[in-house]
Amino acid sequence: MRKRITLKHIANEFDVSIATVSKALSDSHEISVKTKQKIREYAIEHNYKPNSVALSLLNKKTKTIGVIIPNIMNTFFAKVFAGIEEKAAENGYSLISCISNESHEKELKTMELLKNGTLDGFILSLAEETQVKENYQHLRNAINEGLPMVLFDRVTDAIECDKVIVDDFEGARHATNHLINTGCKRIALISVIDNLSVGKLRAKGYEKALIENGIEIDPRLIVKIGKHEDFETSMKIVLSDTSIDGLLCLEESSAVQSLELVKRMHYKIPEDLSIICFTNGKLPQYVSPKITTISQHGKYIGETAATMLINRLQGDTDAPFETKVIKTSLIKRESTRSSF
Amino acid sequence: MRKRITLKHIANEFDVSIATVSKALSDSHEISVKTKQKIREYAIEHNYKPNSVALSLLNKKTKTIGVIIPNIMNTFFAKVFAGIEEKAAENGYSLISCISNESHEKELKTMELLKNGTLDGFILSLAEETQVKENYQHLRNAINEGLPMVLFDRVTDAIECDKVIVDDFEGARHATNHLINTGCKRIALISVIDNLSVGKLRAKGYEKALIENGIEIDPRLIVKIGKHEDFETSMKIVLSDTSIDGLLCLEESSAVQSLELVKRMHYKIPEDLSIICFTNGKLPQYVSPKITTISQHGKYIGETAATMLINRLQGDTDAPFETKVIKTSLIKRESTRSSF
DNA sequence: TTGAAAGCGCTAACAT
DNA sequence: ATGTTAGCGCTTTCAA
Repeated sequence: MRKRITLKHIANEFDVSIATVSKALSDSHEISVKTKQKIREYAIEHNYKPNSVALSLLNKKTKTIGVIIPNIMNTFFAKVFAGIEEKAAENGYSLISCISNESHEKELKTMELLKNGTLDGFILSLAEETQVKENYQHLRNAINEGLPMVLFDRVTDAIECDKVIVDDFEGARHATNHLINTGCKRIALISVIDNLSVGKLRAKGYEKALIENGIEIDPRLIVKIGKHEDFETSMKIVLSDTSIDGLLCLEESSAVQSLELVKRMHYKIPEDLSIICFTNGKLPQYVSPKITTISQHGKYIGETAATMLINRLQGDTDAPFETKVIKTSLIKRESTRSSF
Repeated sequence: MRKRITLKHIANEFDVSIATVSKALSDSHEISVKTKQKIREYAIEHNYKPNSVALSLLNKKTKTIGVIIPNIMNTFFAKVFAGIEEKAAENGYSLISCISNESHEKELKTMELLKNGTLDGFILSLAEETQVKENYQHLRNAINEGLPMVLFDRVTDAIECDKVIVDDFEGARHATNHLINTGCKRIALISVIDNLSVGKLRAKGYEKALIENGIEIDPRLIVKIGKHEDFETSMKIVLSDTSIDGLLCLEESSAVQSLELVKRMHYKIPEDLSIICFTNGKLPQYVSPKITTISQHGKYIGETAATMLINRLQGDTDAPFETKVIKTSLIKRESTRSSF
C-alpha cells in the first residue's frame, strides 16, 4: 500500500523546505528551474496530490455543494439531480447529496450536520412535510450563517434566496386549454400532491383555463386523493360520472394508473377520454396509448440551479436574489386528440 | 449575517485559552464546572459548531463516502443509492456522489479528483464503458492509496475488494424455469445489456435452465440489441418467428416496449406469450397486464454495500474481502401463466 | 484547573 | 533562489 505523500515527504527527500516544494509545484518563478524539475518529477512519480482538506481549511472553501432531494425514485428529481451533477462537475464542484424522503426532520438534521463547514452552499427542494408544516427556520439559519442557497421546484415565499421554479401555473393552464381546444367539455383534475406548493399552483392554472374559456368550475371535478387512500377505488368513484372526458393528472403515476383503469372500463383513448399529465418520465411514454405530458425540463432546472449557486459562490455574493421560472413544454402524444 | 464562531472567539470572550474551551466543550474533567457551564452556554447561544474540515485534517478521517453510479435514471441504481444513503446517514457518514453516465473517463476523473483526501472510501458500480474496456487501473490505484472500496452489481474479478452482487445467474435460471414450468416451449432472451457483466451472467442462467430442461439452445432466440439499433424494428424481426411463446427480458424497458408491441400485434398475454423481466421498477407494475419481474432488491444491496464499507472503515481494516451475493425474487404478475 | 506548544497539510507574506 | 513564520480550527500531550 503506497500511502499518499505530503509536501513534507518531498521536502525531506531533497533537504529543502516545505515552502520551496509548495512553490516548485505551483511553478513559482521564485524557484530555480533545476529544483522545480526534480521536485516535479518526484511528485509525479510518487503520485503526489495536494490534500484538499488542508486546502479547504486554508481557503475556507470546500468546492462542495450540498444537495437535498425529497425522493430520488421520482423521475423529475432524478433528472434535476443529473443536471446539477453535470454542471457541478464541469465547474470542479463535488456534491454531497442527501435524500430527505419527504421528512422534515431528515431535511433539518442533514442541514444542521452539513452546516459545519463541509459545504459552500446548498441546493434543495423542500420535503413535503416541510411544506405542510411551513417550518423554515433551518433554511433561515443556514442563510444567516452565510451559506448561499438555491431552492428549486418546491419553494416558499417565506425564504429569500435564489430560486428555480417550474411554471406550474402556466403549464397546467396550457394543458387544460389544450384539452378544451381538442374538444373536452368536462375535465377532471386528479391531484395526489395537493400538499405541495407545485400541486396548488397547477390546480390554479387548471381553474384559470376553465374560467378563461367560460367553463364553470365544478368542485366535483377537482379530485384530491391522499397518500393513504386507495387510488383505484377513488378513481372509480370519480369515473362514475361518465360525462368526464378529460383528465389532467398532476403527476405521472396517477395518469398511468388511471389509463389502465379506464382501458379496463373499455373507454377509448383519446376518443372517449383524453389524458394529460405532469412529469415527462418513462412511464407515460412506454404505456399504450402514449400519454401526452407536460415536461418540466428537470435536467435544465438542475443545471440552472447549479449555475446560479456557483455564480453566487464565485463572485456576485451580494447580487439581488433571482427567481428563474422555467417554462414547461406540452409533449403531445396519443392520449389527446390532435388539434384541428 | 451571524457568521460561524470558532473556539478562538469563545476563548477571547472569556479570556481563557483555546485549549480550555475545547476541553470545556468536550466536558473534560480537567475543567471546573463553573467554567464549563459558562462556556457551554455561550457556545449554545452562539450556535457554535466544530469545524469539520479542521477535524478531518486532524483525524485524517472525513466521515464521507464517495458513491459513483452509472446512471441515476435507472430504477435499480436509484434504489441502491437510496439504500446507501439511508445506512450512511444512520452511521453519520455523508455521501459525495457522482454519476458516471456510463463513461469510463468520467468515472476515472471523478476517482482521481476524490482521492485527494475528501473521502474515507468508495462505493461504486462500474460504468458500461469501463466493463467494455476492462481498464481497472484507477480502481487499483485507489485501493493502493489506502482507500477501501465496495463494488456492487457491475463488478470485476480483476479487482480484489468487497463486493455486493446480485445472483443474476440464478435469477435468470429461476425465471426461465418458471417460464418453462408454466408451459413455454420457445423462450427468447432479449438483451440490450450484453456489454455488461450482469447481462452475460443472466444469459448464462437462461442457457443453464434450458439445458437442465433438455431444451436445445437456439442461437436465433438469443437476441442482443445494441444501443444504436432501433429496438422495435429488431423486435419485429425476432417476432416473425411466431413459435416464440416466452420472453426473458434482461431489463425493464425492453420488456415494456415488447409488451406494447405484441399487444398491437394482437398477442394475448400470457396465453400466447409470457414475459418476465429483470428490475422491479414502476414500469412493469403500471402497464397492463402487469409484468412478472425479477427483483434484485436494490435498496438492500445499497444498505449492504454501505454496511460493508462502514465496517471496514471502523475497524476490520485487514479482514479478508467478502463478496455478498444477494438472491433475487421472482415477483409473479399477470404476464406469466400461473403454475399448475 | 488552566495554559502553552505542537501538529494535521498547506499557502503566503516576509525574511535572507 | 530558498527558508522562516504564521495561521486556517481543532485536539492532545505536557507543563504550570
